[in-house]
Amino acid sequence: MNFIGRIFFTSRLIMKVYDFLEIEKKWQQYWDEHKTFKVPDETSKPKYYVLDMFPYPSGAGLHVGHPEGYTATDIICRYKRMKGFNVLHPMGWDAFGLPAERYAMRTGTHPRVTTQKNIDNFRRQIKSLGFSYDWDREIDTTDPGYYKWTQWIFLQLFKKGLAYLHESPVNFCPTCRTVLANEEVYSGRCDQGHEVIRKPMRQWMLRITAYADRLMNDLDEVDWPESIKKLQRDWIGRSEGAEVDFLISPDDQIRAWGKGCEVEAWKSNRRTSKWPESPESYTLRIYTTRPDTLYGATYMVLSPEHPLVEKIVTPERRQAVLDYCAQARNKSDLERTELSKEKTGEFTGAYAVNPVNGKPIPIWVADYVLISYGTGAIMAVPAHDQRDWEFATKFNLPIIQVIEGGEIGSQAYEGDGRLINSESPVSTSINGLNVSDAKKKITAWLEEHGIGKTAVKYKLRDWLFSRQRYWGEPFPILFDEQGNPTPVDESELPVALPELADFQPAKTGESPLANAEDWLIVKRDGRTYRRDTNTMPQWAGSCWYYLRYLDPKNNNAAWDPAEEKYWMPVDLYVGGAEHAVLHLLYARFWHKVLFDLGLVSTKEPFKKLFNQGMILSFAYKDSRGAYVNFNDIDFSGDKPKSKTTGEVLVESIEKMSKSLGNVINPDDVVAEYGADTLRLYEMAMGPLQATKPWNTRDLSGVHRFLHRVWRMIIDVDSGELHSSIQDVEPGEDELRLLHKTIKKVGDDIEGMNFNTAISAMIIFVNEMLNKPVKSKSTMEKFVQILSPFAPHISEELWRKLGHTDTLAYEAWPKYDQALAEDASVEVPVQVNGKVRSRLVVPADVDEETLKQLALADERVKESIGDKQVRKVIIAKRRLVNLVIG
RNA sequence: GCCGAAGUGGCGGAAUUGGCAGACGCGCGGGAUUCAAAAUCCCGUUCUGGCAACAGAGUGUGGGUUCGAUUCCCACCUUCGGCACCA
Repeated sequence: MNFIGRIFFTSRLIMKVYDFLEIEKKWQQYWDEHKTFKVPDETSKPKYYVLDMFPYPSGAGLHVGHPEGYTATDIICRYKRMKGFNVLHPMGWDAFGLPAERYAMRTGTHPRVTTQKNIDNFRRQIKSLGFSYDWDREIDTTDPGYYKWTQWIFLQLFKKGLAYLHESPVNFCPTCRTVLANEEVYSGRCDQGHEVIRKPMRQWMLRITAYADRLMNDLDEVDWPESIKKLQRDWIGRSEGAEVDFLISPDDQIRAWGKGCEVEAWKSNRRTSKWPESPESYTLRIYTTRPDTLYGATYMVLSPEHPLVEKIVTPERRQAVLDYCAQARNKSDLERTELSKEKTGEFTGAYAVNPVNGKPIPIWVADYVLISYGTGAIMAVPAHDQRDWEFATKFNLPIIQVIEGGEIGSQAYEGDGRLINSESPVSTSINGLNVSDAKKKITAWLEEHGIGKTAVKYKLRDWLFSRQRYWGEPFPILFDEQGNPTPVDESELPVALPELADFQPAKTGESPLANAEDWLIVKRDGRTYRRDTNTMPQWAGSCWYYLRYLDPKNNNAAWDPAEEKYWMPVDLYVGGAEHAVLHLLYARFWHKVLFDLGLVSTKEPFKKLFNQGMILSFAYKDSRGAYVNFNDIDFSGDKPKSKTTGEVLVESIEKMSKSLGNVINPDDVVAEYGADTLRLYEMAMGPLQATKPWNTRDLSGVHRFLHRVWRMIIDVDSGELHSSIQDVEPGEDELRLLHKTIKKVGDDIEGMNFNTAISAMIIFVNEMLNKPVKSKSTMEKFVQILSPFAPHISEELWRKLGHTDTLAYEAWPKYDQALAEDASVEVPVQVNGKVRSRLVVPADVDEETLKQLALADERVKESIGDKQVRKVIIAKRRLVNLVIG
């Protein structure tokens, strides 16, 4: 270091500039030691429960996306505390999951060890940002003291008949050796990108479909973004239509079952017996949303898995049909999706009789009909359903138009219109009606004759709840020698994960738990049982964690009902939109079950939901299209260049990802700029819900703001309060600015418009910074409103202003509406919509005065010239527009 | 293909019920301070023309409603997110 440099270095030490590293360390320690944010045990104050979606503690550590939502909720919490609320703001870990298990399979390190390490790192990182969590309520889904209660809730589901075993083809990833729910398969691949196949297995299912209606209807009661509600409604996918029975033609019946039933005899029998719960063996039940098109049905389709296929197929078609079904069964989801453009199918040789006109129509089998929806069988109306139209066109099946409109030659017509070709001596006529009336009339006829019934169906399927993994909650279930499930006694909970040395799945395809022999076999009352070797999916722990926070250390119950009554529902839930459907739907489902059991007092768990947007990052590609890591880029010139080749790189905006080399680590940002700057920057970037790019360059803007805040209050030479700050009444300008800022910041926090709140505070500081006299009370109030955003610097300044206690519980400053408005306003005067002059007038000026002032203005007069003023439009305090002509 | 969100300066973004487009920040240009630099401060910064006063254009595109449209209506284009044969 040269002489000059040494002087500079020394002067920096002497100057008391904003030293964020020291300040942040000091206050984080203070909050920790004083347990500043421990929720007080009192119920007299109004409560406010703010929940962050708890993270999966990955090995990669915190991502700048995490603190975005956490900062927003922290601002709200700190604000609400100052507003007199008793605030619950907890944090925890959704810590079961595959990465730790994969790591264990590779290295033999127990997932608990990896998980603990990652949690410690996440906690350190989160704490370094100064969030006001009550750390005494920290939870961890992998803690036996936690998953004991996850298992307990499962037992309640089981006892209520909402959990059942089901053997069916499931989505299986051979690489991960695990089963996936439908919604965990994306275009035929698992989340690791491996191809998923279908495999029959005995699995736990949760009967979420029993709650479909309530999950749909109760969305009306919550304050969620409409787009998220719509996603959930579409996912539940309620549709109204009719089930209709078609008699399989007598010849085909005789072949399949050795007896025949005449159409008219069947119909007459149905008329008296009415609609049966399940159809006779020789009847094909279909579901349709378009019973009005019944006369246009020209063929039937069974899904390849439909049990009737095998029964009705004719000997000459048998080989082809069974081959087709086998092929469909073995197809992975990927193949099914990829081949979806071209329709395939086989004719079974059998016929069904259309109940409304007695005509026989061929029964086909095709994989465009899904076994899991409706009845797994349809009537095909090619004239009015595009999928049926494509199929009929390919296989030369007849197309009968029954609704006027469209161009049936080129595509199906799915719109409304007048019914045609729809009458028959054996039933009723719906000719001439519109679609909706035709539906009503034909459904009434079907119901009267016991042949059909209105029906409601959902896209929502029951929830596949088993995984063949180690690192999850074991099922508290024992199987007897016959394979019947018996619940473990509640007193034996938790069923803890056994210690294992090897985490590879069992050779049978079962989870690694099947290898834990000592654990696996248990004796009860002299009988031998085998434990369930499955574990629960990662969603299980997150389905109820918001309830455990209420009473996290309770060993006798999942939570205390009194705590639940006081705190629930969650007032504000903030997290990423990627959980819009699954997590939120599953948690709502469990919550409703708990509600029915009388264990919670609200129908819905999350009153208000807010989705933060994703933070993207710039990425740089060279001419070959390869991404270049930030570390290898020279940003010093006007264009980014590769450090190695000097080549100018092409910029794009992408998701942050290791492979693109564009990940921002919050630790680096905190070290260079401090937590307060990071918090402020994340909030100043733009609206919370928007997707927006990270730009490290922009950090300096808010960082400089904090430096100015510091210099506004502190004399950097002495480190003490600046001499301009005096114990005096503020002047009018200062008072107006202060009240305006208090109002704006408070309103913006309530509306979650943090970016504009910050901008208002910047304006305040820019205005006040160099004032020779500043009222101490003004400075104190400013520090208070700044504190939710930048709590460390605010606590430090609060102390410098002479206070000895934390400012976290100081009352939020009040504003006077009259002072929050400007005394005079500048009103633009337009002539034919163009601004020609501006008037400075008192804010309460009346319209007539304003009009006269405008007309008297020299520049306005000039613009009007000799033209006539036809109309004067006055928007009070906003504008005057003179229409001339 | 269907559904949803969004298109505003060089960049992130701001704009009450339809009422001054571009707040605030970044970047950039100029200046002060400095032997010099960093930091800091001041001024300017939508585009076009002009020394300037000022004039004209301007919120994805094209229309419409209105005294007045970033805002409301219609059609289209682009980007991002979700779903994907659900009968």
